[in-house]
Amino acid sequence: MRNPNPTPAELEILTVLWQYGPATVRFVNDEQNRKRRVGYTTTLKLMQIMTEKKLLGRKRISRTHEYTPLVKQRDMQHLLVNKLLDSAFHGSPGEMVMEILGHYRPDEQERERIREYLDDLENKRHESH
Amino acid sequence: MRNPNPTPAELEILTVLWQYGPATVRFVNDEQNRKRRVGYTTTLKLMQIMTEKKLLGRKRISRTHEYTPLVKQRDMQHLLVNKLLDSAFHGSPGEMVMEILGHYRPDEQERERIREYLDDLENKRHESH
DNA sequence: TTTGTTTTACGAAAAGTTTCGTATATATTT
DNA sequence: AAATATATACGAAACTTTTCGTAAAACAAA
Repeated sequence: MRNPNPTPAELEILTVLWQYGPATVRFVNDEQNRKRRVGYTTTLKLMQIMTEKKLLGRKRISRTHEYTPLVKQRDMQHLLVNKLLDSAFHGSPGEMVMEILGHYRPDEQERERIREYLDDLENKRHESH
Repeated sequence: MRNPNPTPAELEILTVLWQYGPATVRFVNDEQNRKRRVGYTTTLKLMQIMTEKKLLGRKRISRTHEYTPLVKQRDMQHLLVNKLLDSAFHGSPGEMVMEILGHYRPDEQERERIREYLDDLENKRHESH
């Protein structure tokens, strides 16, 4: 299987790596501990599992390991949105967008950005992405 | 705790109840089995747990039980979107909307619906929802 | 080289979720 | 009433995810 869904704890680790780039277990663990208490070996174990799952790659740097995400943040976001779409929005992107817009009430500037984006979609209609 | 997150299996049950209204375990289980094989007692157990968690209410109807969702679909959708927003989009609704629009490329009709919705947001700005 | 520090490997405990077997209760049919 | 069918209660097995203890390895300092 190509991109096995990350668990919540795994997603947390991926988020750190997407934000800061390749890093050691120590760095990721320190970063996590800014928000909540997590043992070092906990993070280590997760990252080892993620390496088996091909969510992370690693390379030895002197005595330690440097881990890199093997999945793009964009792709993972898409995958997660997809999952939520199926499980909670009958697969209707429109419904989901309205739900978000309805609650978060973007300001005029952001609304304009979205309008432009919608216009762009017309033009880019036949391009691949 | 007011609205404990439903697990995926629980969400599946809620979805049936939101769609068809109050129903028995039998009905929900039959409905689930249109998509995948699930034992009757499995559905029963889940619905009992959900009742404890106050996700469902129930009332005796002759010899059986009728279950009702105690959370609104809208509220749950919001809660789940929120969770995804935090865990995968740095809490930025705009980013998430663009991600969805970018991938699902709504047709002109749907784009128009969204534009109208954006316009409405201007007018409804000071109403509560 | 002995002592202490940091990292990794391994395995398993702890916690959470899903599934179902079995027993019991309640009603229906013969 | 006895047999059959359907529903609920209970508990635990099976599975997944998260957490960490312990030991070994790699290195640095004394």
